Amino acid sequence: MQDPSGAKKRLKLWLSMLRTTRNVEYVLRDRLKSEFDTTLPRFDVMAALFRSDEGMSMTRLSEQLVVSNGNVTGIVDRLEQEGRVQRVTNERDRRATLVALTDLGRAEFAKMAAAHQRWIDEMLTPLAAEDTGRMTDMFQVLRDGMQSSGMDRQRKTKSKD
Amino acid sequence: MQDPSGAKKRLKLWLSMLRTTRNVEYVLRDRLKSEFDTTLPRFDVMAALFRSDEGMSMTRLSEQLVVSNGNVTGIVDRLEQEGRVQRVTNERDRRATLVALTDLGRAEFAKMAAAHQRWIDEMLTPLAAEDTGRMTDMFQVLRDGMQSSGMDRQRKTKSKD
DNA sequence: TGTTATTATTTCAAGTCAAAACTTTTTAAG
DNA sequence: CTTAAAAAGTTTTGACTTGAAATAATAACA
Repeated sequence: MQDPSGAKKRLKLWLSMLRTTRNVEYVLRDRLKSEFDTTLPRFDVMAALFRSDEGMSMTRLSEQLVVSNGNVTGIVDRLEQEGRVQRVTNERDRRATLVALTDLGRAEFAKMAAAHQRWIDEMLTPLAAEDTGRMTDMFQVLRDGMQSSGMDRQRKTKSKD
Repeated sequence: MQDPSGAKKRLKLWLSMLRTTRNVEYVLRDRLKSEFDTTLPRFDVMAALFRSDEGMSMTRLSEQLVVSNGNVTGIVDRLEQEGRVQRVTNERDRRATLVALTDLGRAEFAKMAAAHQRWIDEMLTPLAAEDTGRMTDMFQVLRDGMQSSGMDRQRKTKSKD
């Protein structure tokens, strides 16, 4: 028998996974741009802010999105220019900035999120209902495996050892 | 019952898929950098060239990798500087350039590909053997669905209708 | 009370990516 | 033959990304 360990099947799976994910991402980017004149990173930032009523600090934002702090600065800069978010300096700790959605940003995001859900729904519908849950579980298995090997990247919160 | 159409489950699946894919990509980028001083896009270009003995034109390269032609220019520029690929102008059609791996590039890529296979293997091993194939099939279902809705992005080759 | 360390954020350099404008070359029409 | 259209690449512009260095403010402590 060939490929006894299944190595080739795993490579094939990865290429398939990468291609599919990129394809979905491409559609999302494309529609966010054409329908809302925004981008996926900006959408992600707004989504995080939408979930928190009071807004978030830059650091917490970068932790939650698992991107560098310098990265968040640029994205928030643009959102601020567009009037969708607002920076407020914390007067108790003048190092910190609180970022929050403006009323405009909140209203716009509600529409974006609804559309985003529709798009995802449209793209993932071909999958049988039971496969949807099964696949989610498989991803969890993979992430657990990577985490236990220390190969994951979301361990910004310094462990206490 | 809540979520009768399964919309929430599909959103959850997408977020899980995105997170997992990014995590794998992160590991690959990280190791390509630390062990071979290269990047994923450069690896992808070398992989495409490795499969074709004669080399490829810039346009065919950008079609195959599904990235913009301007993008390929920059990546090939860097690979050329590193001495891993070579540009040869086609004398019959002086617009066209043929890009091919150098001997050095070919030798190096062989090592990179072996390591790449090991890394993938390592990360995807937690998945049961039958799930590996099953998941690959599910991705195929998704891509087929997207393609039939015209939502795929790899239709650069103008259809003849 | 003065360091010294830590924390929060921004800035910068290098690279990745897409889209659009542009150059050069080739092909097609008339 | 001359002009128009198409094709192959490159350049440019703008956005995103990381990691490192720079700023600034706060906390810790001897």
